[in-house]
Amino acid sequence: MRQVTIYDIAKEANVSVSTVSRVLNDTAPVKRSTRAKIEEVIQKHNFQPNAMARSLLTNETGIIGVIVPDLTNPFFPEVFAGAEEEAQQSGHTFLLSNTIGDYAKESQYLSILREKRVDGIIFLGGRINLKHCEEHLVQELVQCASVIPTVLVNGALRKTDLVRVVTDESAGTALAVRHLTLLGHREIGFIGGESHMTTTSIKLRAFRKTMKDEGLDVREEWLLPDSFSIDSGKRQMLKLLAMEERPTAVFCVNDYTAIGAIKAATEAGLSIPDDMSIVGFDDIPLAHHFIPELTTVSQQAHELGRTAVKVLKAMMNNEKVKKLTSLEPQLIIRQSSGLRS
Amino acid sequence: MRQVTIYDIAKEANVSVSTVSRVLNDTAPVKRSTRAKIEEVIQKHNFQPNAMARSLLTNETGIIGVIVPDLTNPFFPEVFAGAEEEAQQSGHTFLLSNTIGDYAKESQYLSILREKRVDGIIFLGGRINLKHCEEHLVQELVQCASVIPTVLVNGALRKTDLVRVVTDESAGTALAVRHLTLLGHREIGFIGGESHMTTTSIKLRAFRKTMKDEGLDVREEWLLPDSFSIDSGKRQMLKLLAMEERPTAVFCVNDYTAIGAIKAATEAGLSIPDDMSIVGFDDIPLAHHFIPELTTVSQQAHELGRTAVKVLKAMMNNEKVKKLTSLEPQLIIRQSSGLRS
DNA sequence: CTGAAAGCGCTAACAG
DNA sequence: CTGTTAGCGCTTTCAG
Repeated sequence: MRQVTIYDIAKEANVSVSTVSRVLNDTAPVKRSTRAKIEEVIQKHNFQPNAMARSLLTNETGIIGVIVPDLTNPFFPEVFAGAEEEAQQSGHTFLLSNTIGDYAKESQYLSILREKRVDGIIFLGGRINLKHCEEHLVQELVQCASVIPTVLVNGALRKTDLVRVVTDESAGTALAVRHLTLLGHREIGFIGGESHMTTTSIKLRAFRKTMKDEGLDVREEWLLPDSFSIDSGKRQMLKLLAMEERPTAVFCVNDYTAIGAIKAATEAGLSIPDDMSIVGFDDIPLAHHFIPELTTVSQQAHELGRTAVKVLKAMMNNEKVKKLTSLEPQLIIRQSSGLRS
Repeated sequence: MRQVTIYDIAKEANVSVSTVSRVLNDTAPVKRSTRAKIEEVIQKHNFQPNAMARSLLTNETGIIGVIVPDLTNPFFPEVFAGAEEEAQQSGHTFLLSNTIGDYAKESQYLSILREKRVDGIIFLGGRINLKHCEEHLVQELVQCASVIPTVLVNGALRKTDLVRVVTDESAGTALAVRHLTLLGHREIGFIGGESHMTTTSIKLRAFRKTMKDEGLDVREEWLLPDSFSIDSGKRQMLKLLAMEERPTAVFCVNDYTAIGAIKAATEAGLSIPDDMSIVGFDDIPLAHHFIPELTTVSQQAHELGRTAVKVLKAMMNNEKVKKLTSLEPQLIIRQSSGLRS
């Protein structure tokens, strides 16, 4: 059944469509009685103007496209919630897609976003976390960003100057490592993260640097990247436990791997933090509900989302924005780290 | 800067817009050479047809609106992922919003979805989980569903016959309780859930019935609804622990409350499951990573999402669909439940 | 204050 | 095979 249009309303109210449009958008004065009549008819038919027809004229859709790698990782819903909060005021809505690290899917979705003429794009994960991103993937995104305001969250694209909003993962790592050394740890391992991704290499570099600054040696065999899953945390902890010598503390690239590491260690009969200190990264909601509660570095996911939208809105208004907005991470000390025994 | 349109392409390729449209949609034969020329120009300008203009004609947007209460609860991302999987084939995309139990926000969002002429709506949580939903909220959704194919997931609206896809929570509860009785438990408590929500009352009713069927008494003081958060699980477990007599096993309305309950019990010095068995509901990804791993009832969130979209697509094609599709929950036995000591 | 008319970018008959 | 043309539902001058 055909939906009712502004013409139907106009006819029934005995006015022209322009007048209806005027009361709809409150864009010019309309006589009290006329307006009342029109509003009545609108009410009666429960008329909702067709946003697409309008967008065709205004070139605004009120939609922000969001690309996330995996909503199933609690970090992302948190970012999304922050973004939503900020977008609420301006009435923007989100077109969302999980890309699960599938670059083809990213491309496909990017293309959909362009077709739909979204007002802006927020890009997380995937190609913007790659140490070496293929040129055509780079170009595609650059192309896209030249037409639609785009902000990259916690990532970057080499040799481009796309607008970014990030948390300083380097500083966060330093915070975590220094926390451990302060507790007396001198043998510290590193678990998780895919080595071809920047999140991992940034943390690894910061890890090395901080260790050096603290006058500690980095043991290469204790550097165990893998992936970002709970299972990878388990796997690498098991590897660690099987070694002759093992560290007294471990820094994990995210909370999931930290949880996996704790799990494996606990199952192996260790007590955390008495036998080993473990610190994570992200501060997902669960971190403070896990047993033991996780010492971790907060990325301020919520704030990250808010900020991304804030910056995006500025871009949509053609305001000048900083190429890089950096949020300070925070160390959250809980139960999974303790004095070196 | 103005985006390039089909006219620009037509002019540059020395053809009419209809021909361009034809190659765009492959809707009629076009001479090889002409097609080649047009495709070249399209490539050159990186032209993407404006989806809104098209939608205006076709009355299809390729968008499905999704209303969820809270993506931060891992159950929902899982449903969403399932939905996405199913939607991928048909090229549908999701407009997503968290409503965090705010009915006004639901209304506002519903209205946006209508304006945007989404092809379908998937509604989770909020008003459709209310035992007593205000009439105007009911009507609003019914109204909406009469214009846009809509499916309610894990919920219902009294006195209406909106299409629903649910997991049989009643059966799931019975599964869990019977599992406990099989382990020898005779004193069983019930924790969590807001009592004005149907998810809670359905489970509570099934709990009572199963207990009765098993010939066991329900102790009213051990029935402790509250909310769905980890904290509420903690809170109610604490209450339970403070009692003179306490149950040997507890059924929790979801995994979050179960985790909270375990946490509180563990901190109070109990060992789970040796001192008390605890079973959850949902089987969130974390359930099998928690320590101890959670015995729970799987709602098959992923499948739920898939099915919802499948049904929705059928509706969009004007096929006849069942008013109610019910998925069977599954008992997942892990470590948090054990023989009565 | 109100109406007529043009046009946003595209598709789909209808003619050639 | 290809071009012309009439809308889709709305906003926005431009005249009254």
